[in-house]
Amino acid sequence: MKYHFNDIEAKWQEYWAEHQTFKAENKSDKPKFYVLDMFPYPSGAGLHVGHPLGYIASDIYARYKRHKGFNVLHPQGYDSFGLPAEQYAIQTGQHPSITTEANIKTYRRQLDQLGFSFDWSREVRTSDPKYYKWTQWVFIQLFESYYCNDADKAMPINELVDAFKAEGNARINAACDDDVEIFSANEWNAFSSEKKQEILLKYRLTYLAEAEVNWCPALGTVLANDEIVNGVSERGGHPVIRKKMTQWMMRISAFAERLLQGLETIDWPEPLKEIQRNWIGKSVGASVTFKIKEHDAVIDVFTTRPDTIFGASFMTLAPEHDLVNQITTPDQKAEVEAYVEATAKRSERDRMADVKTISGMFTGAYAEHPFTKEPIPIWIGDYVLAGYGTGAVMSVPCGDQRDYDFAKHFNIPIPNIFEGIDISEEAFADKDNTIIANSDFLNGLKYKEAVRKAIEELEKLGQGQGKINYRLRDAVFSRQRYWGEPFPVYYVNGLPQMIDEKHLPLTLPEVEKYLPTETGEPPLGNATHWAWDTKTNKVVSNELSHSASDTESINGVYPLELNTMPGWAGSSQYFNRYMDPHNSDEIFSQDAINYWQQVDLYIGGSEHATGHLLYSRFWQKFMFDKGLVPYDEFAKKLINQGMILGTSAFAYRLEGENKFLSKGLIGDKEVQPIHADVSFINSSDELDIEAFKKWRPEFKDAEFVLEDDVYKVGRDVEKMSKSKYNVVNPDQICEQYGADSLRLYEMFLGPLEQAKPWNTAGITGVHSFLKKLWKLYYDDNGLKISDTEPTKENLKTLHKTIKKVEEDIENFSFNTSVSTFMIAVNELTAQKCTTKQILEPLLVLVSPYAPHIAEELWAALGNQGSIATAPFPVFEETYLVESSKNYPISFNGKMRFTLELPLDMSKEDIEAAVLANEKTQEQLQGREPKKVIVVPGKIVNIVG
RNA sequence: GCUGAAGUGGUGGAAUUGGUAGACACGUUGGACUUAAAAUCCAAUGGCCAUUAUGGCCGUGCGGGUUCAAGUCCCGCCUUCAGUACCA
Repeated sequence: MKYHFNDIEAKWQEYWAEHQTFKAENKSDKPKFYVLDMFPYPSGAGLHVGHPLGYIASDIYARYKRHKGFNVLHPQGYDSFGLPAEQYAIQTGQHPSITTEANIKTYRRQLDQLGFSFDWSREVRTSDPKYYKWTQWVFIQLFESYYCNDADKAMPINELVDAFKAEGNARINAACDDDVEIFSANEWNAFSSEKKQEILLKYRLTYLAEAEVNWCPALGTVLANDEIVNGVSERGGHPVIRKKMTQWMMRISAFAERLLQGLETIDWPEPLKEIQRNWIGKSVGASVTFKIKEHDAVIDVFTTRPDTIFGASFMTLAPEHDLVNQITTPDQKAEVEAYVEATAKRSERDRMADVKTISGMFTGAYAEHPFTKEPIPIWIGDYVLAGYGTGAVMSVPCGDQRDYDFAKHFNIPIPNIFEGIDISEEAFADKDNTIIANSDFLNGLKYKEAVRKAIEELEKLGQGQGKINYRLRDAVFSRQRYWGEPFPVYYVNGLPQMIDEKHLPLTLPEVEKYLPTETGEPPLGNATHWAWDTKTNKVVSNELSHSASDTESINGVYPLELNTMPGWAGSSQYFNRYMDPHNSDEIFSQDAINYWQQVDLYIGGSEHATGHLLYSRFWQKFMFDKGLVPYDEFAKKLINQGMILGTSAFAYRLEGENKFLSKGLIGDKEVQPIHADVSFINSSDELDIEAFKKWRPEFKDAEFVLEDDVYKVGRDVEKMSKSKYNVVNPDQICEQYGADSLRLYEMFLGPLEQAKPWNTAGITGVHSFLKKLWKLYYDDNGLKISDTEPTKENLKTLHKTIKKVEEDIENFSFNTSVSTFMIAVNELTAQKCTTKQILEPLLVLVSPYAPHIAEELWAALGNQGSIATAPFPVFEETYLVESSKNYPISFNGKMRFTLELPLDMSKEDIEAAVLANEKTQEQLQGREPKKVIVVPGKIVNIVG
């Protein structure tokens, strides 16, 4: 019988679906294990062979854990809100839900054909109102909370209100906006309701703020910091400018320290933790207040080097700093304004690209040094960033290279405060190897003591204190898009009100156009029915309220929020929702969360380090503070799978001519490489010229210069992408070799965490392994399994395979166990093994990797039901224990010959046996050895 | 610049605590079976020198060191990839 993989795979996929083989129950006598993949965004292009790598790895692990007797939760779903479906809607007018639905169908078909053991009964989609009901719900919970720094956790906002009533806010230690005014209890109680709401908004964990945001004109929306790469948008690469807008924000900065500390408690890859640490960007130092001469205003700065305060010879403000206008003297005004304007015009990208040019302007104003009371000139300069710290620095040119360069450029004095250090060429930034000088009370102190002393003295003056600063900024949570979660928010007199939980979900309205309105409002501004009736608690026609810009209402009908939530909203709690996905009363039941607790293994790409993976940790900590989840980290272990790269092919066109040269003929001629679709290339890198011409009609008359009668292309490894024409479709691979071959090959390609190029040619190796495996069970006459007793060799092969495969899976080195299988099958074939006692457990070992063939042979051996529930074979050491071993005998570290010796001999006996051996004597030629080193079971080395 | 990871045949990659480097696979070459091809099977395959041989020498980015023994440990470099970038 032949190995008909297509039939076998279709048959078992159907069987699993029909029997719900992988459905997980929320209770079990078995221990639980939760294996999670990062759910995909269902794009129109479908899957390529690079996408399922992580899913295959997690599937192997999930199947392995089932064999090991665990109750495994292995769900899958779709992150189905997103830009591409919306862009398509803008172009075609088709509703994004239709596009999304179609794409999901394709994804599901492609995932199913790979034989994953997902529990599809728990599928979630972020764009499903039944799902985003709970995204909206979490948003409301965040709105109803503030962060208490004393308790170091999120607390109900009502408790804050009670505190305000009782004692005002002077002694409240909570995360809040910078511009909160101090008020007493009496003042609070006298405030109008609006005023109270405005104040509370400055404390809530999600809040509205007029903030400088990253506006992307081409996409018509704002972007979060992590959605900008090299100053352009991550999606599409469009320019991004700074703009002030009123936006929903997430007060993630309140959680900065816990997000940092939490990294120590989770088993995530070190590089990824490092990225998050950098992103959070903790620095310890001091805030210092400088008075401004002849002004009431003061400048607050943050510095990590308060010990160098006597070296401060000027101050620098970011050009965008609020004080610039106030303090600039009349005779400097024109120049300062020109400079500010010039800086504002430069895009983020220009500013980043050009960090060497030093520019700045003197404001004419002077600050006063807190200790010496000397005047310090105040400059503005674009090397100071508005977005970090306070947007102002005390410049210490002798201790900071940027300050040094600025001072040199503008001829500002550079006082030296380091004992015995030469600063004539560059600043001295090494804080550990110096003693402070010329610094009054800091003289003679080392870095650490000087910092402490400086802060102490600043505190005495009331002009500073120790401070920890974080780079992590609050996250913008509004997007000016259609295809996202609507905010459950309406506005009364311009102040946001939450829709009551029991009226969720607030579903997306229908709109005619998916573009912004003519007045520049987000796409939801096009909806005719987008107002909230507070009497009926229903969405009603806009006509019943005033226009969206009006804040008054008629008859209790108010305008609804026009922004939608960003992509990461829906992905920040999905892992918990899988535990109880159909619950319509709660986000998840306490029974479900207490049973599954947290993700035991999460597999996905490291590109989400500062996005999804950070935001999810933030939401989880919030949910933990609310008492809704038992752990404040959602994933115990995380693995980043490496990308599978494509191998692009290039045809070379002679510059300016319609003529292509085969790769070997280029020499030093000027050629332009043009991507050729990899499907036109055979395994010898030869191009199918006719197919190429048909595909690119502009070259249909081109001349192709051949070498050895063929046109050879050049190859290069790049990211697998449609635009590079190097995409390999898993559908084709499955059809030609089967899903089991694809699964094995993706694992065989190399270590899971490493990036590696795809090369379809290599798949024949694993495919022929599967055929050999099949032949172990079947020959031309049918099944050839017997009940004979296994031989010693049979048992040895089986048990060393069990040991290796078990170790490999536990260590996630799936690539080496594929080799182990190949060796085992070759050995068993050579041993002519037909014993059921060997071949049956072998199938369980193979089953996580190649589940279809394992099921088929398992059934052929007469087993009922799925192999998925069979126990993993138990490794027994006794079958591997040998009585003798070929010892390598080396002389002076150089291998000479091997000698078979019993393994249970003592060191002394081995030494005596080796020395008595005639080959040894031959080597020694009568000389006495200086030393004999014996490592039992390993090696014998004779030093002469 | 800073941080992190990694350098092993033509290629992807194996090598417990230092203990016979190159497992396994691709590719290549030769052979068998075929009218032929595909498929399958067998053999060879790190380099150099030998071939009367079960032979010799060199080999894990480079230069040193420790050790009877180093891909693995130590010191100093080089290169590549990834992340990050005026963070005060």
